Amino acid sequence: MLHVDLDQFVAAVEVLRRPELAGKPVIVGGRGDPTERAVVSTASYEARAFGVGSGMPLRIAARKVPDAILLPVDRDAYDAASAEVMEVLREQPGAVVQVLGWDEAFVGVRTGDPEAYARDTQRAVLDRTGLHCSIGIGDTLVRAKVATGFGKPRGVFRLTAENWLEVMGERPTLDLWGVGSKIAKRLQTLGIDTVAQLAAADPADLVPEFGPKMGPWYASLGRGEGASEVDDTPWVARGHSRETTYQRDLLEQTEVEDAVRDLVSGVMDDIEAEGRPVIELTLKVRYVPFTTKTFSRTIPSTVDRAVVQQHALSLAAKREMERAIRLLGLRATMPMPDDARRGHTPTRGGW
DNA sequence: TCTGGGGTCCTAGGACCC
DNA sequence: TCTGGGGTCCTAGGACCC
Repeated sequence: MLHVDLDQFVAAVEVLRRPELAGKPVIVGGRGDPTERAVVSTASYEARAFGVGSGMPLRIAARKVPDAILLPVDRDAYDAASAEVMEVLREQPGAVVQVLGWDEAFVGVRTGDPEAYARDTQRAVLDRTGLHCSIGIGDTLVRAKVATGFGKPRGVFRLTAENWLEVMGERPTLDLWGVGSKIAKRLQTLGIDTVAQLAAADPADLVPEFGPKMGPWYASLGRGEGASEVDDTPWVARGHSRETTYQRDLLEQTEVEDAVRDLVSGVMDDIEAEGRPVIELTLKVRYVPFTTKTFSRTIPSTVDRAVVQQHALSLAAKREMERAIRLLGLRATMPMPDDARRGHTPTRGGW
């Protein structure tokens, strides 16, 4: 199968509609205002050369690249560009497409020459959308996904059982898809630093540290194993949420209540569009200094905004009243239809 | 006046029930 | 003055991904 990943997607879409930005350090994030609390969504390769990356506070990014062109996030534009790309992928001969996000998808296909197929796909995407992509080829989803990183930018790379350990073996476990900094550290305490060491680990030995599901999962990640079928079942959201970082910290009770009402109204817009009820609410509170707490409750199934608002306000009443609030988030969970289940890898992410 | 916003899944402990 | 065993639900927290 193939894993297709658009190169610097968000920045590339911006350059497409403003060609004069080509070759310049473009940084997209927040409202494009470096004096606000916001972070970088995507930086062009030219900006990355200055050490700017996604997730970095916009203020710091602007300081690192004085000549940067700062642009606001334009979700609608990226949605449209993404839909176009996915359409091209689905039109490729024999392709089964599993969308992972705005700028990523797995493509399942049977072909004797995957490299040629990948090059054809890259060309088709470029011709139709003006966007460049990198493609990983693999015999499992994990290997294809990891392979893409070696193909960037605009390249193709293949990872299979054959060369997995040769290519990945000496790399840190952090390079694996699904291992972040916390898990990498915990693995180190077990004497596991590299992918080869993780691959050699007995899954049972990881159970005490990571639990019955995740322990064996990490062991198989080390070997690059896991699901090998691309699943194009339409994605069904489990929930919807809204989150706001306030430009000024909230202290007053009335400010907090107004903010919660705003979050409810945003979340309920999505819920109503979905046509499924809310069965659980989670309120996230980020205090100053930086600590985050969540409060959740299951509620009787409802689509009534007023009822949801009541529950949300009462969750908010559980916060520490004397502390200033930097961020509030509200998540509404919906019941899942039985046929929407998709049992494959426990890797988290929008699919 | 560092630290977005939208998602998913796993784990663990207590409550509660039989 | 002893305290099983299994199951589900609820809540909180943690981790990861794009």
